[in-house]
Amino acid sequence: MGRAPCCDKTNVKKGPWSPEEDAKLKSYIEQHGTGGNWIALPQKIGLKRCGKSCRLRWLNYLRPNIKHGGFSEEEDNVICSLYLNIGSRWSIIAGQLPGRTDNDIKNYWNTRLKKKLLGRQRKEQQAQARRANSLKQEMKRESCEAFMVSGVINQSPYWSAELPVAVPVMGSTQDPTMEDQAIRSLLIKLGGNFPDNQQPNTTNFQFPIDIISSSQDQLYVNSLSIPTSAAIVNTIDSTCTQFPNMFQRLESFPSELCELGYDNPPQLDGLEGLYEMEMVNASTGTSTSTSGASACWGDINSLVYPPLVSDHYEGCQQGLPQLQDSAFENLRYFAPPQ
DNA sequence: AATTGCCCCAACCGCCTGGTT
DNA sequence: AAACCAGGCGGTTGGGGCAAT
Repeated sequence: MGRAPCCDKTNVKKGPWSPEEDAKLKSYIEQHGTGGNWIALPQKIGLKRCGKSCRLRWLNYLRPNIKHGGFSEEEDNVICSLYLNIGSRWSIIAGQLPGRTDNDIKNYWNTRLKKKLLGRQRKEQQAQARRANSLKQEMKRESCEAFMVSGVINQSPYWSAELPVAVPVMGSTQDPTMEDQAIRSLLIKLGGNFPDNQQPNTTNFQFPIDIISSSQDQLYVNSLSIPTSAAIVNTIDSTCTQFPNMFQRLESFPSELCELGYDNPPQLDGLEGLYEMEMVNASTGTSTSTSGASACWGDINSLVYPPLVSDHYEGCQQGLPQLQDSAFENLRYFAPPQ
């Protein structure tokens, strides 16, 4: 049995709304509210429209304080950040941008932002390819020299933050500094952890991320800080053992990211790391539980900077439970057992 | 000036979820 | 427990506008 239609399809008007229809709908809702029943609304007003259509028109266009167009750089960053963390959950993303509708953000992403990022990504890739090329040549030269001198080819992997990092084999090198480099690189590729007590300045939050400094305990990657290998290497190692699929997950990014040039899994570039940002939390067990009711996702502000959230914005509040579910679904490969 | 192709966005469609009966 | 229903959501599309030729 198919679903009953929400309205009489043969007797409803479709297509663009006329100013008269807008006025009718707006004045009715302003005076009486929606009455909690969109389906019945058009009949009450005398509009030959589907209830869903009325709802959409109100939410996307007639509702007060709606902003159209003119997305700021900060809004771009918020959208990118959230998209990479939670995917195309437009209503939740819209919840972080008061005055913006999910439809607007969706359109903006599909028509402009994606292309903007794609352009930026191409530039980055070209620059990276150039760097990698010159390093490769340098390595070749050095290897030859070393071979000439010692007669032995150095078998140790060459880790460098400058180079894209393939999935590292933990403990494959005896050199702690090299291993440290590898872990650092991996973590950068995997994304970082927003510390609770350190709300970064969003205006510095850019894509792709860049290392700006490091200390013994933390790497600072723009606004992200990441635990260093000394603190985390054992956890990652055991996680790799327990969850062999962990890194495979990196190959199943949304198709959007593939389009953006992230379809070469070993050569991760930062954006996809942000997408998996909470994975690091999961693997370290710092803030994630597998129950789905974690504080980790309880505050969406931890995923996005600056905190543009309006406390009054209902969409945000409504979206959180679903966000949590979705987030934990995405993290199912990574979450360590309780 | 006319045509073509592309871009953008409003609106629709269909599925999913959660509440109610 | 199952069926029904409305609300909500994300993907997709059609058409208007605009730039290029």
